[in-house]
Amino acid sequence: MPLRMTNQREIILEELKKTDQHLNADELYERVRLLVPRISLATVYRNLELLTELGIVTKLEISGRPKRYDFDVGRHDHIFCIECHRIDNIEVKCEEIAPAVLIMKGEYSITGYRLEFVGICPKCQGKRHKEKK
Amino acid sequence: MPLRMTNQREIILEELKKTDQHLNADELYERVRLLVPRISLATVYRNLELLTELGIVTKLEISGRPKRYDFDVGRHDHIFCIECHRIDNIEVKCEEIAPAVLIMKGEYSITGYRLEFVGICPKCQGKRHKEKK
DNA sequence: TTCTCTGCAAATAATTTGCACCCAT
DNA sequence: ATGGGTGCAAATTATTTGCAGAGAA
Repeated sequence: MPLRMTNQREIILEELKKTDQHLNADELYERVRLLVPRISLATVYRNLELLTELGIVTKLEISGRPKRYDFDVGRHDHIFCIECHRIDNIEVKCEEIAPAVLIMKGEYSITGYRLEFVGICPKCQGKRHKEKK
Repeated sequence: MPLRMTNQREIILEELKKTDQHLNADELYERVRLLVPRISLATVYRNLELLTELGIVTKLEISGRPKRYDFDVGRHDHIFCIECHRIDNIEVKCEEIAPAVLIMKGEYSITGYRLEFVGICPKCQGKRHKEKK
């Protein structure tokens, strides 16, 4: 009898849906805690993992940093600001990437790809100017 | 007076150069230990970090897994086998990716990108067949 | 000699897990 | 009532750091 909709699970989903940011487990925990004070971080982790497996949310693994979660499960890629660490969604068409695969050596059968851009977001570009770095 | 070429640093570099695999700190530690038995894992970590900063090796951060290091510092991307976790280098031409950036919303200034393919390597494709999975 | 580097142990950070109780179905 | 879910604490995994001594330059 799988998947019970518990109060904590519902709130976790709601809070993730509510924001346009890509929260990590701890940030989400802090938000959910305001509504369910006795919830534990482990529950947040377990639910995010489960919801990811079920394809209800997307796990976003920016290398070397805590995993982040996205309510948007559609195929899309990300861009990461090296200054403030914010992450935004970007759209990259599959057809744009496909030809690149052809250059690949070996006979891998491709099941997916992850394209991550790194850059400086508009807000941080402004700051840089001001600071005269 | 920067960068002393210590015995441990030299061996670490040599062992990394010697292999075509992308070793993580621990795997490299095990190999180096055969030659420098008293070396500590912390030394391996510190050297890999330093060598990365100096641009002598490349750090490869496949999300959610221990960092791996590559003696090849040239611009290249990777493909990761979801079965056996091996990683191979691939070549993707910048020009193939560039157009994709144009679709990006927002005004980020791009400083780099990471393209990771995920798939099943030739060896594992064979295994899958045999196992009749 | 002078500092960087090292080994060791302890600390951190992110995440996972064991266990007994709880509660959605 | 049943078995999936939870809170809590402890365990794990990957990595970093403080410190005193070692050894390249």
